[in-house]
Amino acid sequence: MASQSLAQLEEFLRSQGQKITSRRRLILKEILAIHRHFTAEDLYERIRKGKNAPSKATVYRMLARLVEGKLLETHQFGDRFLVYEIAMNRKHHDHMMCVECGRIVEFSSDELEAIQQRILDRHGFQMLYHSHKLYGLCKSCRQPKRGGTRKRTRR
Amino acid sequence: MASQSLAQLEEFLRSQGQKITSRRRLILKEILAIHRHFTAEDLYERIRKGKNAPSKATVYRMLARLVEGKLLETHQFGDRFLVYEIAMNRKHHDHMMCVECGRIVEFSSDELEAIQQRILDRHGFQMLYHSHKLYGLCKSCRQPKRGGTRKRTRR
DNA sequence: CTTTCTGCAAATCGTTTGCAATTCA
DNA sequence: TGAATTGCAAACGATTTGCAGAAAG
Repeated sequence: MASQSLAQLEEFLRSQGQKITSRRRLILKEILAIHRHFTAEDLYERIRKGKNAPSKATVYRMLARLVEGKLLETHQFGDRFLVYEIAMNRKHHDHMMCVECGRIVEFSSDELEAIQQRILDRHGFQMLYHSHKLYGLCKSCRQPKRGGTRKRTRR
Repeated sequence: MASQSLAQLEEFLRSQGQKITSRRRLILKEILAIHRHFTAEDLYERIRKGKNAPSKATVYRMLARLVEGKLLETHQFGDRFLVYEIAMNRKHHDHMMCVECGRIVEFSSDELEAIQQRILDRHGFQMLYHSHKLYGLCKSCRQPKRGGTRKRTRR
């Protein structure tokens, strides 16, 4: 399954006349290994130590390509918190994020989308994309008792 | 009404032991005169010419204070498009933005909020705030014929 | 007078880019 | 070979901040 995805990613590069280099393979493999939302920095940190590790610039360049090709998607949380996630073979969903521990949970609702569409129609708007984000405290961080997954305190 | 709002803004500053200076009065008046969403840059451009015009740093500092005091609210559109709007005496609403002309339209729906709440409950999430933004083409920019309000091409 | 403001220029910070050297096909 | 990729360091761009002088209460 993961190797299938890897093949898909490499196929994308080839189809664009792009080359598959050792750094790129490292990046692609790591993206598939993360299994959750990640920042460019997260990704870079995970591979920087290894041999032939790509520079941060290369990581950013590869991510940009994959986003263009719709293999990845980006989501902006807050003002300076851009996360990536794998988009291929996935259907649309939105996100809620815990402001305490940074956990990101996905959700989707046809009902929600339907109402949203009705609103768009009412305004004569043709939607191209949207962003629906809920911020708050996740189940474990709501517990008053010590022991929440508190980790993130960005800003 | 506008002068009432101005009084309200000044009262906020006083209540915090802050001073009312000529630059601040200029900023506050201009904010009330805009009557729509604006960026820090927009605001600065509108007052920079005048006498005793505040510097950009002062504009940013004043905006930050007003946001802290919940007299203003900020909304992030895309990755680098932070807009402010007056929050006092207003109720919650969300936004759709035309990617062609930059026009921002407000909307709100109790139905939408209700479904959203159900989703939160299902996940044990306690929401603190949210952001729901629809991006697309507004009625006039959808017209294939020339004459749309095309102006914005940021990025 | 003491506290809060202000302008300026420098600092941030995540991300992007120019360019010369390197690698892949 | 020749186009595409890479690393480096410099550029970006909106926003923030340190600091010394200016103004408000």
